[in-house]
Amino acid sequence: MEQKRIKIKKLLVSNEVGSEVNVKGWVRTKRGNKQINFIALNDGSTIQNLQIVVDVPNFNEDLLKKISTGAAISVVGEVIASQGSGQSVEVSATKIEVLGVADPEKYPLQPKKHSLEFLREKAHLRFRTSTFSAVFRIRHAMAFAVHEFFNKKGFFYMHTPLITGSDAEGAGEMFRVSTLDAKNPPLNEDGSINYKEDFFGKETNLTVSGQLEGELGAMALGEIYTFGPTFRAENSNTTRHLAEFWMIEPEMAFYDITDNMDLAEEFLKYMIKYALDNCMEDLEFLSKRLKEEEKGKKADEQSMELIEKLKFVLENDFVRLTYTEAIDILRNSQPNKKKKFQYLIDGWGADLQSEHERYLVEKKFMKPVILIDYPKEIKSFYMKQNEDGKTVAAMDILFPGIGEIIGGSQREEDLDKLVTRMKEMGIPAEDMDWYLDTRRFGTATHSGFGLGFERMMLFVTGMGNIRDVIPFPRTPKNAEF
RNA sequence: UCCUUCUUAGCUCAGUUGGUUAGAGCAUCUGACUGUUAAUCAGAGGGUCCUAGGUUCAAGUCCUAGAGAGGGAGCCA
Repeated sequence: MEQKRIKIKKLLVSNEVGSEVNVKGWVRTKRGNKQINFIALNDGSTIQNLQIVVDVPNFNEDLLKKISTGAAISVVGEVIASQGSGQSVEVSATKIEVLGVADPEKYPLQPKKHSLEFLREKAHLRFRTSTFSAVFRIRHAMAFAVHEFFNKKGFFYMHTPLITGSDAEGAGEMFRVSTLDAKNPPLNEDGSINYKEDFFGKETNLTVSGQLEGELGAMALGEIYTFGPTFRAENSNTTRHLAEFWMIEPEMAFYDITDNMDLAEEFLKYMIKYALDNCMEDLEFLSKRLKEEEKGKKADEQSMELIEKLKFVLENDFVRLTYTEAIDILRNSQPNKKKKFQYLIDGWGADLQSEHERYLVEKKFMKPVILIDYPKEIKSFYMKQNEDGKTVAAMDILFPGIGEIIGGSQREEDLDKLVTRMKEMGIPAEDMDWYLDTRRFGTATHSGFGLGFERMMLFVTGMGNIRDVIPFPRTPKNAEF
């Protein structure tokens, strides 16, 4: 078995008919009779299986018995044109080695359809299914596209800390990082925990955002982006929230809110185009899968075909409107007049509920929507205060089926306005001195946004649950594997 | 965290008004078949009916509590 191994993806695209090859992979199915067996072999390089043809009398019976679904095998054989109609080429085996058996009585993945819920419980093995291998190949491609996009634009990839001593960002509940004895922590005289004795000598948490540190980088390097894990200890049980997720946060000096929107739209389209250009086989598989899943649904509940949907978003400008315009549209909308909304729109100032966002994106405009200029009361302290005194230069990008995929803003660069706003919102400015230095020394217009990587994955793959687009999801009450 | 639905074979599910031996398809195993591709055909094995209480002559089925899962909402990315 000295033949050099070839990956199935390469074998299938190159015309190797007549040559001898070695392939290694995992058995998806085996079928046949006493004379001939067919093995569908997958090595993860592509969604396509390679058909191995086994002339049964030439092989040891015990060896063939070990070749069951899930087993790892190495095959040497000749590439031949297929007599069957399911594939153009196949490999006629001359030598088979079983690298690792998979007891069919115990191996959880059967050669049949499994529910996503079941596979979620077998997350360590679900990579071996067509659906999940497709999703995770696309995940790789999307991560690569992020770096390619920003690198081409001259942005610098910046690593912001995962352990943070600042708890002022206010983006959500945080996970505490501590080496103190949970059963017997050192106490202050008033009974509170004495964090001065903790590892870092202060209270520390896992980061909820790299934005504040990212701003420091942008105010020197010009344009930076972060791409890393983010942690939120919110008790959120939905199809679009994770306790540990990956976020992309670009931060740009000298960008105003319009530049910020332009960049975000270009970025999202770049990723979609990258998927269409590089992941077509996997997308086609996911699209077919999605169609089958929706067969039972009513026509108006069915979503647009996956690839068509991606092309549509790519080819159309996002709708841009202000919060105030959105409120007007919603106030005069049919569901509001007929009191179909659970939360009726009656005035300016309230936060939009997801039913309102869905109406705008999925009913009114039928395409992604960028909402800007939100009331300052419902947004973060660091957002640029507009001249009307009521709104801030915030932007949320809403995607069909996903909701908010990007949240961003132009940042408040005026020290006095920022400090005043922090006081109003009860944020301790003295702990944020390092952040405020950017406004003290050489302050300038700057902007940035955060993209939830898994939400983008949901959109691109058409998967319905965020737990199925990250290898090992972390959610309330679940940290398996 | 709230609302809601669910938990029966390895998987997906059925199980009537509470009634005596809990079913199907797929998967697995055995056999048949010279080219299958969701292979086909025949047969076999396989059950803590989520857990703990309770009601009842009798509970998979009804009640209470708990655990877990799905969907929706809130929080957000």
